[in-house]
Amino acid sequence: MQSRATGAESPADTRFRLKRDRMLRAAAQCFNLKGYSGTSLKDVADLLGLTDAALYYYVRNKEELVYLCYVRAADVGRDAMQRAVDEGGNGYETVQRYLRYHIEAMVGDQGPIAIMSEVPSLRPDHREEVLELSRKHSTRFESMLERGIADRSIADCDVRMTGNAIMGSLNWIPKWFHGDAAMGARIVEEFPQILSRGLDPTGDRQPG
Amino acid sequence: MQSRATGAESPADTRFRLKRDRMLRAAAQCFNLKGYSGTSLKDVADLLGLTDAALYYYVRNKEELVYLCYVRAADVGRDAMQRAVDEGGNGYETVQRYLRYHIEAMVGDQGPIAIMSEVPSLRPDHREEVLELSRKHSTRFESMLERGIADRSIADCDVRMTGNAIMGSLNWIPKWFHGDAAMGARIVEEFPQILSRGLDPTGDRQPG
DNA sequence: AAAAAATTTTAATCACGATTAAAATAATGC
DNA sequence: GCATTATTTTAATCGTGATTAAAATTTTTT
Repeated sequence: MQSRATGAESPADTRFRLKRDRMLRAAAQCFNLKGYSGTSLKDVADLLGLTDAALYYYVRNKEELVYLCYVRAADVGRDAMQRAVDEGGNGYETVQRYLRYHIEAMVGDQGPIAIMSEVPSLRPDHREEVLELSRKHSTRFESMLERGIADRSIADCDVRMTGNAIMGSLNWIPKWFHGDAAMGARIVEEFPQILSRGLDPTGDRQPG
Repeated sequence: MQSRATGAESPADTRFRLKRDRMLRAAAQCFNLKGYSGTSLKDVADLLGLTDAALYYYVRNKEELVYLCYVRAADVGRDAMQRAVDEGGNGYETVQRYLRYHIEAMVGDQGPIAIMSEVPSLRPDHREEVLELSRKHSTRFESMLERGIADRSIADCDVRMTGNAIMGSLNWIPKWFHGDAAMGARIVEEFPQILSRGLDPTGDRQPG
């Protein structure tokens, strides 16, 4: 199938999309747990109770599988940020809410999010697209910081470096979090505070 | 050659060790820049003006090359921490100094440090060793935080999560820093502050 | 229930980079 | 300068896991 050209989505298309999404989460889990070179398509297929060849019904090849994992990771981050912005508040509040939403998504039901370790070996066009999404996300985050500095809710700082620092923490989470629910709750509880605490201009902000 | 059994090191041994070290830095650069699956042994060899087969004079195989890169990364972190501890001071000061030393090493003349993306696909014994080194480093860092909490130089916090957050930032640096000297200086300047600012119990610590 | 479409499997092939062995060259020690 | 050892290259082979094509099965539609 894979029609996707008309406006509405057929039930078959829906099933296809859903199953492919399960596939992407399985792939992300494998990549994060076993590393990229350590996961064969058979590993991913096993997790789904399928045969490796069956995956080719959903993706053109392994490169596309990785690419789709990364686009998905970027989408999750973008959605979290959008939600946080939509809900208003000052810069600091928005940043902290974004962090909470993004982390909740990563450790929660959005399933494992793939670490972007292998962007450089994507096909040039895919690579450019993923890099563009990453850049855009970083830039938006830096804007949030700038807004907070302007409205005095965030201490003056090098937004580029601060952004890199916070994003690094975030991006590294899937390296050590592997689905333990109690740990997940702890991360959601602690991380947004930890990451935003250094932004506080007054030094006595309460946990939010 | 590769004798290594007697006490002293022959000049040949020294040359060997030095050249292998250059090889590890070249490999780290490739891995960080092109991803693991994206770098062939030829890529590493090209960077050294050698042929791929020549690398086998220095390492048994690609797996060992990666393993050695990771051991080297761990060594650099351990040394930075040791230096910081040796120089004394309270918990906060020690943490901040460690961060500065580690970052200086990463962006400076210790050349590129490999991101530990492919630990899971190492040989079981190598993997265990590298994981053990990582765990030990994390534990030591958490101890530094605890010491700071005890001596009141660091605000009370979940040391496990805080450690993960800071280490994540650190570990992610090679993902976006690729040797630009000005950027390197900026990282050294900003990161130790950014990462430790949230630890400050008073909220008015001066940049160190 | 038959026909059509969607999904999965079986059974190969294939491609690519890792690896090896032998030969060639370069460096070192006497 | 000669012998020895260290280093690198050339020229293959080799293995593994990705990929493909065709067949089989399952699901949906009518």
